[in-house]
Amino acid sequence: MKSVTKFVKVVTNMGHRKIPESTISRLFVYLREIASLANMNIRTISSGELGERLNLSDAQVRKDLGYFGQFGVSGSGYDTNELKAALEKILGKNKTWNVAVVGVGHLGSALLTYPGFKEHGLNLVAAFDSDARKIGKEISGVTIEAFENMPKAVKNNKVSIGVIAVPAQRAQEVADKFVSAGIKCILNFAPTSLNVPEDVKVKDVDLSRELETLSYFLAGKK
Amino acid sequence: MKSVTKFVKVVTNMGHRKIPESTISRLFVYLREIASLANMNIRTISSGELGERLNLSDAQVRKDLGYFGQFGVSGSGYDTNELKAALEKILGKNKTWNVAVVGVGHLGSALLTYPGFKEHGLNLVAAFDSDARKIGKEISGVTIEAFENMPKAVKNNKVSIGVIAVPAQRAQEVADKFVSAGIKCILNFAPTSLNVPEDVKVKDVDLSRELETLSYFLAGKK
DNA sequence: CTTTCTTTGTGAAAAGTGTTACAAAGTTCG
DNA sequence: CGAACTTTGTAACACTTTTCACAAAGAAAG
Ligand SMILES: NC(=O)c1ccc[n+]([C@@H]2O[C@H](COP(=O)([O-])OP(=O)(O)OC[C@H]3O[C@@H](n4cnc5c(N)ncnc54)[C@H](O)[C@@H]3O)[C@@H](O)[C@H]2O)c1
Ligand SMILES: NC(=O)c1ccc[n+]([C@@H]2O[C@H](COP(=O)([O-])OP(=O)(O)OC[C@H]3O[C@@H](n4cnc5c(N)ncnc54)[C@H](O)[C@@H]3O)[C@@H](O)[C@H]2O)c1
Repeated sequence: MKSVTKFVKVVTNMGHRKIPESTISRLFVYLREIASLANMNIRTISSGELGERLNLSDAQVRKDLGYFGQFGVSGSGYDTNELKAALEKILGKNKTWNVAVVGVGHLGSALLTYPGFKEHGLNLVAAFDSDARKIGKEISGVTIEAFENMPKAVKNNKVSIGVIAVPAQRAQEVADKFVSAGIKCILNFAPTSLNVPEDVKVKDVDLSRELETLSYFLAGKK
Repeated sequence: MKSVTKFVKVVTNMGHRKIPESTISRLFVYLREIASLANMNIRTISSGELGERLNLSDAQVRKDLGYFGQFGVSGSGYDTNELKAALEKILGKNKTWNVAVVGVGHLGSALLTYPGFKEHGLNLVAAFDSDARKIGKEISGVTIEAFENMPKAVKNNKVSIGVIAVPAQRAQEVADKFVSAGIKCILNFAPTSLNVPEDVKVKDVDLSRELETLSYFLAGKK
């Protein structure tokens, strides 16, 4: 095993260029794949091979990584362990985030019981519902609290991401309370457009719309 | 009430122009909002007001609709009932689609019990699992069948959309079986890249990645 | 009917995102 | 070592999507 000091640029967001959100999203996919490769003791991989595994072009892989530095070696590709470490640094995988869920119905319960989040540094630390029958119950080690307690609990638990899993008519009031509790990131499952201050980032996951959009293209084919 | 015959272009995808997928996705949002407005007896709305409700620009609204025809009236905006009808026609809301779910765990169960899909013309008609203890059980009127039965059941039930809600390591085999059963549209919840023929459309919903991507931007702010 | 105001529909410009293409760097092998 | 290969990093190009901006259409008011 060679022991050579290398001077590879590993700078988080180098020249203050604007990075597409789609790039960030793909970086997480690269990391997942690279971690799996490293785990299988595969030492290097080229952008072409990586892209093939993920259904992306080689150029896309190189361009995405290129936003953050130079991680590859001409002629042989990327060292999986090095790239894994670099991606973990870029994506802040050393940090963990506390997440609160409001609405412990079917979807909220599924999220709370999913063991995969922890592996990604996402800790679901609190859950809230307005249904008195659910309050006090425990799910995956989290005790369901009254919705009214949410702002206090968010502060006590240092929650930085809020998940909305209540019916659409209730979603805006939950969002408002998240905002007033200081939450800056919201994942919203309710099929409705939330109004929040512009420093708050909302990501909508609208499952009906995903299926409907799929069906539209199906209709076009027939 | 005036009774005037109007010659408004209501043609589905007029000049064979390519329509962005994001436009289609937004049209479903417009329809949801317009239906709600029509229901509240609001008769007309301008692109500006509609955009404001949905956090979109007026130009975006007009351009999206413009792909399919001319639905507005200068000076007053869009008639909610007319636009609702037009959008329903464009989006094929007269049709219904049969959907099959493979993997009746936490997420699969949540989907099967969600009453909202039916309102969107999405019928979850079949569910499959490989766990012998689950087979034969009923969820929201759907009896869970053995995974092996899937291709036959897909054909018998005229299923056109498949949902994958199994662990990542099992997702590819489920996708393969969907493909061999003739499915052309797949909604995939497993955090893995599926390989399918190019005439099959896969839509990934990766909840961990959504949360992680949110957290990335959170990290950038601090 | 005319003026004023509102709002549409749509080319043209701008911004954003992905692909192509290739010089430069590094590897492999005789 | 040198020739033949492989692969990176990125500038230039191509394509997609959004925003701008305004003429034209219609509404409203007197
Ligand atoms: N389950 C699905 O497959 C699915 C699919 C598409 C969309 N969605 C959307 O996701 C959201 C959640 O869906 P679900 O199936 O889990 O619903 P659900 O009805 O099973 O659960 C909703 C929960 O929210 C709680 N709640 C209601 N108002 C509240 C409030 N103000 N504060 C706190 N809690 C409140 C209810 O008590 C209930 O426990 C809904 O907006 C739904 O439209 C769900
Ligand atoms: N639940 C969540 O909140 C969540 C969050 C992020 C991602 N996901 C992903 O969604 C998928 C489903 O998650 P879940 O929480 O519902 O998992 P789960 O473990 O609760 O359920 C998975 C189900 O799939 C069944 N199954 C396994 N192999 C099968 C096969 N070959 N054919 C048919 N059925 C099979 C299992 O018997 C089980 O019932 C997973 O890929 C998971 O990574 C879930």
